[in-house]
Amino acid sequence: MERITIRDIARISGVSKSTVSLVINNSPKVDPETRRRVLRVISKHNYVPSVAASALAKGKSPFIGMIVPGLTWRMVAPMNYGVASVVETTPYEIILYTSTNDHDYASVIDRMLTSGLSAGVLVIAQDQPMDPLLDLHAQGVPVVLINTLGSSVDLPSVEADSYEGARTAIRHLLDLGHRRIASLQGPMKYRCCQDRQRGYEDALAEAGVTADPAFTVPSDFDPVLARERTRELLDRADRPTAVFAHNDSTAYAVMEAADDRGLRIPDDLSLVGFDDIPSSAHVRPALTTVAQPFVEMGRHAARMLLAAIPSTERTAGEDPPAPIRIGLETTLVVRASTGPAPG
Amino acid sequence: MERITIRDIARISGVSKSTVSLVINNSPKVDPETRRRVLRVISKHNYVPSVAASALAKGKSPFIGMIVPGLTWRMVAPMNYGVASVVETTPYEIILYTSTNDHDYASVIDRMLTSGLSAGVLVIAQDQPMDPLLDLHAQGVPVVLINTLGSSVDLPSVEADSYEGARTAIRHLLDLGHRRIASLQGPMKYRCCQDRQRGYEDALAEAGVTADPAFTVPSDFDPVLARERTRELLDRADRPTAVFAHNDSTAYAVMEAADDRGLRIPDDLSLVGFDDIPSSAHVRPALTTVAQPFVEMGRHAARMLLAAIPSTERTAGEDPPAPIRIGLETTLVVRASTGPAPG
DNA sequence: CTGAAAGCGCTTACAG
DNA sequence: CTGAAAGCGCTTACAG
Repeated sequence: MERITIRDIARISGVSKSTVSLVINNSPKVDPETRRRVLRVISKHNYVPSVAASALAKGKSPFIGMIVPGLTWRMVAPMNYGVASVVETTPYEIILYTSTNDHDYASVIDRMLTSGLSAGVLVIAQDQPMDPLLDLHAQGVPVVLINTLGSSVDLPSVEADSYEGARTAIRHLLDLGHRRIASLQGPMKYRCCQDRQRGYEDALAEAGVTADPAFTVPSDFDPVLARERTRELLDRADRPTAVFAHNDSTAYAVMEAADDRGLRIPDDLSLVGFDDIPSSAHVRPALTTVAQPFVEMGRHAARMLLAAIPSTERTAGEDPPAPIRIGLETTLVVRASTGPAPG
Repeated sequence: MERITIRDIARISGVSKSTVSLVINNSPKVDPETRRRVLRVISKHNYVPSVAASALAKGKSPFIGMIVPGLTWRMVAPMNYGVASVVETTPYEIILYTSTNDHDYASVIDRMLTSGLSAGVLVIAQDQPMDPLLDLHAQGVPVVLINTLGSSVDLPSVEADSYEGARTAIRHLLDLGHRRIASLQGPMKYRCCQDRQRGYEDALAEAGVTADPAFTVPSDFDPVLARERTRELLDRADRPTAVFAHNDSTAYAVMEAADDRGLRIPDDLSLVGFDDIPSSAHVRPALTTVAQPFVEMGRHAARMLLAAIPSTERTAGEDPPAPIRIGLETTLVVRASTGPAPG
């Protein structure tokens, strides 16, 4: 069966290719009656315009590139879900670029540029270099970051409000009577971790609690290191009664460390994480944590990107959105890992 | 900056567009010297052929469609990783079709057909209807399923060897002295669950243990139901000393049910799951489970699909691979949820 | 409101 | 081994 083309539709409906094209592209200057007739023929014959041909003729592609980190990141599923839910309402399709660890991140960008296919790019941030993205952006390709890690980049981005999230988490702990609260940090080069730390400090200060510097423990998101650091922390004579871990996986490490030291959660030690990755509802005890609105982050980012892609539908005068950084609201999910301060 | 085209390259290197095209497509009939010269110009000017134009001219697209279930599925990250790692060695790109729950699955397929973009389709199976895929396949679009759930479909597919996996799991339990072993089933309409059940039964039979029919407990992959069913099971006077859950999330539900009944794992009850989703290493106690080779499944599926796409590189005579079902080997990961039978 | 024509950037027989 | 020409299936001024 031969592919049916615009020429066939034109012939069958008794109009020119131009007219069919105008109908396809929703031009208002087609006579309503003609339009209806053409549409009928189109649907009767199940005609679908060739994407390749129209991309070539129009000089632009209906794709948005999405760069996702290879493995590990538990948040990509919900984010992707959010992105997909808005993209599917548009004529765009998503091209997936997975940055596997083997091949360098830059080569993914390269590949993307090479294909020249993406009208815009969504990147789920990992710990990647920002320069290639800035280049892209400079070349006029809209870029939106989801979950920025790097400190400040001049690229539009959407993430969760880490500062407020942390503040809320600490207040929860304070409300439970805790005063000796530790902060198990993530990599402090990440802006989100800086924000979480600030939230921790401010909440404490607001409550008139002086933070013990020894309770701010430097670590990173590596579970092994986190477990080790927590062990040391718990070995102190004046150990904390609660710890705020900068993300959920690190919180799991705290659970293990507590276990190692024979401490029960939440009876001997309260614990709150950050992220609310799916498994946090299933660990025992279930983790109290600050939930990031992953789905909404995906949605928001997709909308921002779409808005930034110059479209025929948009009035030419409109400016592309400024490179803003959006911080979406988090939710504290109270589960079983936090309880009243002991004693 | 204007896009540089094949015509520019031709002009600069002093050859015709045809020749440049032949060089791009690795035709052997270009003089090596000419080839080198053209290649030099290409790289000097950073020329990249327009994908849209070549797709149009060639009449086929360099895309493979990948359909993934919206949320929830913990295995898609590693599978996607596997797929990406092989696709990135080819000229193909991946178009991501996420079947969000809102919009029906069939519409995703429809959208895919509509774009007419995919030279082949990879689908990470959920509980979706197979008919649209069979249609696709019938229309000559290669389709490969990853992780087939449905019973038998006549589509090539790659999955884990559930039968052997289950058998190994049960043998592990038998070796630990367990005789009263329960099987907490998944939806038995799924072929993989049928296989797991067979593996359970056969391992028992081989060891000369008669399976108590009451120990085969029908359930599905819904945690709430699984927890309820397990509670009932544990309330029996002659309760089992071990349970084999047909997947990891259900195993988590067993943990909760055991907790509800004051039973400790593994002291009072041993537990093994199936899948080895990432969180299983983190639940307490860490779950002993049958690991599916997700990354390898993705790799294998991608290779099968690529092989099934008629390419100019393949000799015309070669037959497309038959619709086989591949079962990749699983690995039993022994962690903390299994121990010697009590008593 | 509609049609004829040129063009988007490649590829592919076909000559030579 | 190389080039001229036609064609892939659309879109877009330009006339009318």
